[in-house]
Order: sequence, then C-alpha cells, then structure tokens
Amino acid sequence: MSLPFGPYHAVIADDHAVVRDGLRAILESIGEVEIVGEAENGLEAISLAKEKKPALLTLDAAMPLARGMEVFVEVRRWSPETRIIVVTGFTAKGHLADWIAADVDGLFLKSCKPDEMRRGFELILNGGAYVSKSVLSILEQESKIPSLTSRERQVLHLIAEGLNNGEIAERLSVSAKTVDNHRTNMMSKLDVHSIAQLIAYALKEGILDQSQQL
Amino acid sequence: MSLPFGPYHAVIADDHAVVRDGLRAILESIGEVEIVGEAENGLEAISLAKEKKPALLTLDAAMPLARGMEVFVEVRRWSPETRIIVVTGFTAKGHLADWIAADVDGLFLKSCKPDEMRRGFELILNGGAYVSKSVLSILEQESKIPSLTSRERQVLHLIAEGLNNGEIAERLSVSAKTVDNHRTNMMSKLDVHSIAQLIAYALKEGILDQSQQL
DNA sequence: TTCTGAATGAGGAAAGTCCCTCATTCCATA
DNA sequence: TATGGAATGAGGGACTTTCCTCATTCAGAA
Repeated sequence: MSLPFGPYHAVIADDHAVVRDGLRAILESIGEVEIVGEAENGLEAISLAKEKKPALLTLDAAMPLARGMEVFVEVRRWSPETRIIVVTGFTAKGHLADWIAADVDGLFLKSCKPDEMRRGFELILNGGAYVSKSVLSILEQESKIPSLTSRERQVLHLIAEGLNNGEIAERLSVSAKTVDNHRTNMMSKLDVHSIAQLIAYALKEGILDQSQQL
Repeated sequence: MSLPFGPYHAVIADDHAVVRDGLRAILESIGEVEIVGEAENGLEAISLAKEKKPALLTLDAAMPLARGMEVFVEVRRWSPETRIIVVTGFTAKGHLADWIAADVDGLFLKSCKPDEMRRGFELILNGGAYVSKSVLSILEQESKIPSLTSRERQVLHLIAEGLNNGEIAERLSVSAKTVDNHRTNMMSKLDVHSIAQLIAYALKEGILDQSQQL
C-alpha cells in the first residue's frame, strides 16, 4: 500500500525502549513515514509533539511524568492535526472505553499482531480511524460486572488514592454519609467485601495506574 | 562479537507482540542465535521451555496465566541448562531484588537501551551473568522506605488480595492480633494511614501485579 | 404523567481498623 | 554474653467501615 500525501512525520512515545523499537520497525515498514522523534516520558511526548507537530503520534497509555490521557489532551489542544494512536497494555473495558470516548484516532493493545498494527496505521494515515479487533472484542463483551456511575468512579478514584470517607466527602463537598453510600453501592454491585478488593478492582479497570501512586 | 559455541536456541516470552518483536530484533542482531519459539503467556512459556530446552529464555515478569516467577521456577526445574533473562517493566526495588535473590542469569528493564541489552545477552550466552546498569542503580539507592520483613510482605500480599485480619490469621495459622501488629508496623514504617494506601504501595512495589487480581 | 435511576442524606448496629502499650521467644551477631 | 531485630501474642480505646433501612430531589424515558 502506498500512501498519497507522504512523507508523514511520526513521533513515538513509550517509556520502554524495546517497545519503541518494535513500533519503529512497524512504522518503518510503511513507506512514506519518517520518524522525527522518540519520547520516553509523558512530558517529553507533549513537548516533542508541540515542537514537531507530527502527522502521527503513537502514544503509550502509561508513562512516567504525565499520563497518556494528559498527553492526549495537550497534544489535541496544541497540534490538532496530529493523528493520535494509543497503544496500551491495559485490557480493562473501562480503560479502553475512556479512550474511545476521548475520540482517539487509533487504539491498539500491545499484544496486537504487528501486521494488524501496520494496516491500522496505514488506514489512519489515510484519514480513517481504526480500533483493533482485540479491543473491539473486549468492548463488545457484555460485562457481567454492572458498570459504575460516573460519581461512583469518582469516589472509587479517591478511595484508591487512600482517602477515607470523611476526606472524600470534603473533597467532593458532600456528606460523609453520601460517600459511604456510594462506596457501599459499588461494593454490592461488584460483589466485593473490603476496600482492599475494591482497589484491586480499580486497578484491574485501569482507573489507577501503578506508576502514578503514592 | 562472535560467540564460541553457537548456534544458540532462544525462546521469547512476553504477552505483548510489539515487545517480542523488539527482543527478536535484538537477538537476531547477535550472530549464532536462532529463535525457536515465542510464548504470549506464562503457561505457554513453561511448556515451550520444557519442550525446546533452549539455551536462552527471555522472560517477561508479568504475563497472564502464570507469573514470571512461577515460570522461572518451573523452567529452572525442568531445563536447568537454560539461561534465563528477565525483562521487566517494574522498577520497584523489592521486585528487582526478588529476581536477584532468585539467581536469574540476566535482569533488564524494558526501558533499557537495546545496545546494552544486546551486549548483556552476549555476555550471558558466554556463560556470564549480567544485570543492567539501570537495575543496579535502583538497587544501590539507599531507599528512604524501610524495607519490609518477609513475614510483613506475606501479610501485605494477603491484605492486597482482600482478606481481613481474621482471614489472614487463619491462612497463616497465627492470631488475628499478630496480623494486626504486622499491618500496623508496616503502615508505620511506610508512613501510610489506610489499607488503601498500603495497597497502592504493594502495587508500586510489584508485590501485586494487576493482571492477577480479583 | 408516572416511573426509574442517580445523587443526596440519615440512623443505627456489628464488625473491623488503627494505634498505642507491653511481654515473650528465638536467632544472629557484635 | 548481651544487644537488637523479627515474630509472636494480648489489652484496650477511638475511630472507621460495612451493611441494613428509609427518604428526598431531580432528570430523563416510557
């Protein structure tokens, strides 16, 4: 496949050199793509994208210094022409749904076959959007887990940061009793019986990512 | 550099295809190495290593179905000749120290420069052991965080699984009061003030890995 | 309009956490 | 041999979580 309006400038953002190399190989196998920079943390990714305004940015969802979503928002603001492709290791439905909702141009799991990635990247460079099959199959699964309301997610986030009911109540300007009710409802929805298990759930859902904590 | 007794058979184990590709490129850049298999989960890694008894196994620390450490133990048992190189995304001191204690042949972060990895792999194939500089610098840092005793880590593990003091006590055949003491000691050592924060710490330390929970 | 779901708030009881203190045993090592 | 660290166990008090019930408000959908 040859692309119409190349060469396209691309930036790769991932904190793992070995992953950057894998992505570099895929991008280089597409004609008309020139890699103009690599970032190994979130802030570097933001400044590199602002500076180079590349046609394509491959973005890791979990990086040090700035989270993938923060990078995404910044790059969209300062370089709206850049096609942003998220490559994530998290397979949680909620996490993937967040990226779809953010209207990312491409969404792939790190476990994706390089072949599918390459074809997806080409489609995206041609102006399309592409979400990998593995992501779609996760999103299409009817989850047995009832989904949480946005307020509940908000509370879950703060619980996971180590705040107790009273502190969360203050932060959200509601009563501690309300926070307690949200927590209780979540635990009953999710069929867990302790804060520890609730946090384990939050992690699995990618609501927390382990590099950001403490 | 050319290696004396090649060709060496190698197996790559990592759940992310893009990482496998990066490692494959590094291994292929070493003469005398032939990749005889790839595994995308822990059980596959164990059975592949048992079957092929490769000279070299690159092992991801966090994979579905069986954790890196379980794979390591099994492969050491069934194919003691295999040189095992762990490539991990976790940068927590405790996690890295665990691998050193397990006497792994090589230990690298995923953020390692491919060049250093290649040179390290060559040394290991020559019969040596190699721990990457970035790992050493983490291990050498005097951590302000006092380290936990093994019993405390054990308790932390069970807390993180969502068990309460009583359940943990039963599991370890000690009194609930003892468990409570261990938990209290840890929280004071680590200067955290809730189970939620304790779990956040456990995650950061790689004591839990998010794919195993719930 | 009625009904449902979401967010808010409260009361109350049982259980568990959190954080002191103190004591005993064992083991390593200075 | 003495000192200290680790594991064990206990008492007790303050606070928090956990889990019920119930009620109000509001928005959107049937």
